Amino acid sequence: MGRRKIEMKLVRDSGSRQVTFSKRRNGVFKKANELATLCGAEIAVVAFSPGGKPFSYGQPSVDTVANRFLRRGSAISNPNNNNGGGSKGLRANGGDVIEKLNQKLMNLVNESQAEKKKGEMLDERLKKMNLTRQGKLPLEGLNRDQLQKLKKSLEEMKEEVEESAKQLEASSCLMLLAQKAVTSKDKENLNASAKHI
Amino acid sequence: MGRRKIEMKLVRDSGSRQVTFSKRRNGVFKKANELATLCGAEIAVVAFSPGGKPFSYGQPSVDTVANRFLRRGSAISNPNNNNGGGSKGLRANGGDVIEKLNQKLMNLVNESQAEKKKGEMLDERLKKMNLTRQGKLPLEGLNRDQLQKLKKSLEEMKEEVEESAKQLEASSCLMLLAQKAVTSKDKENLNASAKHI
DNA sequence: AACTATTTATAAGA
DNA sequence: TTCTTATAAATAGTT
Repeated sequence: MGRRKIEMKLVRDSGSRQVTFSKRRNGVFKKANELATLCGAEIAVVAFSPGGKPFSYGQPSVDTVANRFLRRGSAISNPNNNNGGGSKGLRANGGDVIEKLNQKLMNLVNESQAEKKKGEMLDERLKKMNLTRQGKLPLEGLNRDQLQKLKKSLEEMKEEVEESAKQLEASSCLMLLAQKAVTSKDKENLNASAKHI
Repeated sequence: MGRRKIEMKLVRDSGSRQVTFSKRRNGVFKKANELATLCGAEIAVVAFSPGGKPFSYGQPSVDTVANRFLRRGSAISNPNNNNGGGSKGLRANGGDVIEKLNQKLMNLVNESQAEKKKGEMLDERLKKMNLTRQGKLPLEGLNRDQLQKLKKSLEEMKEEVEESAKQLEASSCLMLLAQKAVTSKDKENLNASAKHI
């Protein structure tokens, strides 16, 4: 952007890099502020400069965004559960350390218990999983590890499908060429559909 | 910006507000990514949509940045903008209470470990469901149309998995951010247990 | 989701 | 660091 377009890679010169960081840090903070203002969203940004100094922006504050999780954290792991959006009037006071810890502990306990229940119900949900399924996947009961494995698995399966599609395309093309009797429009259609596989 | 300049205040229409949030959230995340790429900086962004759903971006990860930020200090007494360098150490007191909390934590850690084992057993079950499978998929009998549908299905599933993973990440990030103002030993314990949940 | 007229961000220079 | 300005990028309104 600006006078010249620049390559999106590490800026070589250390001085320029620091300048770029300063300018763009302000840009990110401004964008974050606009997002919060326009949408009534809560947002926190934390960045470390190349020199290792921390900078942060938070609306209403980094601390408040964190506290929101303490109070309503269960709504996060259960997206279905979230009632009205953008609730304001959160207590924005960082004073009572012990109180915070206790709230956090209660939350951990709740999460842990929820996890147990989810585990018990997972069997039923697994049964709903099909390759050609309807509706949403029953992902609510899975932890980070499981999600990661599932994602990897899906990527592998997709690759296999793509490979299969390529081979299919190759055979079709060869067949068509051998027949020497295809309109150009048909070819285009074949190419178009093959690309989507 | 764009077709018209808009007033920098809450967007009235709830639908437009959600659209604006989506667009600008992507904008902020992109800017954050560019800042990290160009400057070798570490950055984390966490935002709640008007609907209350968490979204996050982190380089190298939200957790990494949050931990680094927390180790260096607290922004509790700096409501909005916390400019570089400052490190304020808040201290928890009342050793008796801390001791009790620590015991609770140990219980939680044990519980979490049990849950983790359970999770590993669930992984086994997932394997049996062929979601984390070995060997090839039986694609030989499928035609182009079937392959296309299968691929679309896989892409949808992958997106759902990714979304779920993002929300999980946002959750743990906020948990970590919430740990300000706790002694470092407590922090370590909390981190350990939070990771398992 | 895609388009495009405008506004905004910003790279380079001072 | 701050200002300027030519240009790149983001996005509001529209479809």
